[in-house]
Order: sequence, then C-alpha cells, then structure tokens
Amino acid sequence: MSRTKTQGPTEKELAILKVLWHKGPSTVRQVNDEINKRLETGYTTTLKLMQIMLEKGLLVRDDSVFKHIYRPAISAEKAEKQIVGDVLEKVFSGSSERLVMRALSAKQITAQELKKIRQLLDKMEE
Amino acid sequence: MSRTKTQGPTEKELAILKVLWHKGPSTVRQVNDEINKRLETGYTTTLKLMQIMLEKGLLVRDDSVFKHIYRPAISAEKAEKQIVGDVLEKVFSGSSERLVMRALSAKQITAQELKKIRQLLDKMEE
DNA sequence: CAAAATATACGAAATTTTTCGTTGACAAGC
DNA sequence: GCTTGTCAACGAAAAATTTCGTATATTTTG
Repeated sequence: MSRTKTQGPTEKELAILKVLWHKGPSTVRQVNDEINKRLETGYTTTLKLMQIMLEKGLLVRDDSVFKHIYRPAISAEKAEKQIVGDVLEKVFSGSSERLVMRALSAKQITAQELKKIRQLLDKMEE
Repeated sequence: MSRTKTQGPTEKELAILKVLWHKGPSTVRQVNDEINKRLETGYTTTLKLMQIMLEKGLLVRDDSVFKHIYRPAISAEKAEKQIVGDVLEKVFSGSSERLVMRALSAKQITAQELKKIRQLLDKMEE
C-alpha cells in the first residue's frame, strides 16, 4: 500500500498550504519549523518545495524583503473541494452518500459533530 | 498541482481493486480491458502492477491455472475507510464535519442522496 | 568592518509510482 | 506437431515527488 493520487497538491505541498492557511503569510523558516513539529524535514527541502509551488502558481511571494514572505494563491475551500471531489470520483464513483458513510465510520464522531452535520444538511435542503 | 498521498493503494492500484471488487475474480486481461474503457493502459503495465500488489498483499491469486486468477485481499470497506481516514487526517485535521461539508459541496447532491445520508445519521445516533 | 549566522538559488540525487520492451512458456487451431 | 497467439516474468526506463549538498548573497553581531 502506498498512495492515492489526486489532481490537487501533493502531500508535502498540502502540508505547506495548511500552515499558510492557518498561520497566514510566512517565511520558509516559519513554515519549516511548523512542519517539523510533526515530521522532520530539512530547511532546503521545504524551500525547494515552496519554490516549485511558486512556479506552479500555488503560492505567491513578496521577495522585496530578504526573508521572502509566502502566501497561498488558492483558498482552503477551493483546494479542499478539489481533493474531496477527486476522492469522490476516483474512489466512490461519484456517490456522495458512500463517501459520507465512510467518513462517518472512519473516525468515532462526537454528538456535537453529528449535530453540526445535520444543520449542514438542513442548509443544503434549500 | 498533482497528488495527495495516502497510506492506501496508489491510484492505479485502486483502479485495479475497483475492478476486482465490482467484477469479481479476474485475469490480468479482464482487468486491463476494464481499465482501458476509461484510460489507455498497456497490458504489461497492468500485469506488473498486479504482480506488485500481490507482493504487497493487496491481492491473492490462483496460479494453478495458466491464466492466473486474481482476487482482492482487502475489502472495499477497509480500503475506502483507510483512504477517507487518511484524507480526514491530512486535509481536515480530523474534522469529520468539515470533510462532510466539502463532500456535500463538491458535487450537486440529489434529494434522494440527502435523504439517505439523513438515515445514516439516524443510525449513527445509536 | 570582519566574522558568524541565516537566506536563497540551483542542480543533482534518492524515492516512489507507472510504463513498457523483451524473453521464454504454454495453448489453441490448423 | 507447427504455427500463431496469449500469457507471465523480469528488468529497466520514464515520470513524478521529495530530499539534500553546495555555492552565493544578505544581514546581524561583536
């Protein structure tokens, strides 16, 4: 077993985007430090990834300062939707119902989360 | 943009598993024909993948006959749960609610699907 | 202003995943 | 039984992703 591809960002790219979405505009050092809380990654590795992401248009940066500041070029909403949409197609052949079913069984869900999901469904109804 | 990794089967591996789950035990030829309905893939490519999957324990086979018969070694339920669980962690930091939200917005959902999801939630309640 | 620390750029290597060419084995039809 | 076609095995190449070493530039410190 190993990987399931999507058309979205790669795993490492996603990790970088998540830091930027959560922490806001950051330097490579800040992103790398954050990532290293969970997984050891060399500074130049993160730097290279972010340079590649810049080329791909996943990030934008301010390089008018010595320590370049990077920002995401796509929203969390768009990226997440794309990733989920891809899994929906590739794994569940488009069946949202089956995807939701697996999502609910993949992890013990709290009563509060269940309530929020119901509220979401109510909104969808309109 | 390109990929989001999981610990589950790779994209091609998943495509093969889906054929076997859906069509039942099959030869490489049958799997390859099925896959080629959607994406051109050489016979030897599919063969190699299936041999690798055999080594990984994703498939089992009957090679007592000339045309080897392959079967999935893991259930759709287990694999799907693993893939979704991985996305849940890597993309949504464990928030089922946010995953479901994106799943519902990724594709126009039918009233019928919505109803079925509600029934699922009712079952979860217990 | 020199030394040390921290940055970026770049290319190459290491990994992982996917693809395919070739070879030899088996089988079916003639 | 020979020819022709299909098959599995295998290794290597291609493609995609991730990692890192080194060189060079800028800033900070003393």
